[in-house]
Amino acid sequence: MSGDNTKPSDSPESDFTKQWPSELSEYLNLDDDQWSYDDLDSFVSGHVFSHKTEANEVGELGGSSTHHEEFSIRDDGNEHEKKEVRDRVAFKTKSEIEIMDDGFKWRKYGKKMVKNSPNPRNYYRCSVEGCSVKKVVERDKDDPRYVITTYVGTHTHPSYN
DNA sequence: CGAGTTTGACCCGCGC
DNA sequence: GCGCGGGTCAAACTCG
Ligand SMILES: [Zn+2]
Repeated sequence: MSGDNTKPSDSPESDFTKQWPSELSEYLNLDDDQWSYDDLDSFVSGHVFSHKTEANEVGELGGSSTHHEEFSIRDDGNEHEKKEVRDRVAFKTKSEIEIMDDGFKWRKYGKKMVKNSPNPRNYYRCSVEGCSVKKVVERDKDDPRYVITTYVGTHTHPSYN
């Protein structure tokens, strides 16, 4: 335990900032299920949201988050938690790669082709047990150079950043 | 060896 | 009642 690998300023924490170009990140408007792409363009043009997020990743980035708190514990013999207790946060980031790490470990669990779009949709899930946060990454159909990342759920564990 | 990733198949809800 | 779509899980493979 003596100093054998002491790294004073070589921590990976700096990676976090350099991985997410704030100037290249934009705010995406998520309205239940319908987003106005045209309107969105105008929004991101001069509309930045100062929303507080559950995670410390967004920082000054803006994000549309929809929090639905609904708890209906039904012990009738059916454990089908389908309530909208998942917060959906959509982000539009300008990047050619979508495998950026946001401080959490994600495990891909599905890839699907989006109809009317030549780009596939990737489904990711938090690797932490007990954490059922989902992440969906998809390329913009109108702007392939942009990537839309949608976070669903809330982490039940502290980020390993 | 383990975890993560890959692709296909399966499942369920909803629409008509 | 059946079909379709979207979404999810699982097995297998790969990489470190
Ligand atoms: Zn998590």
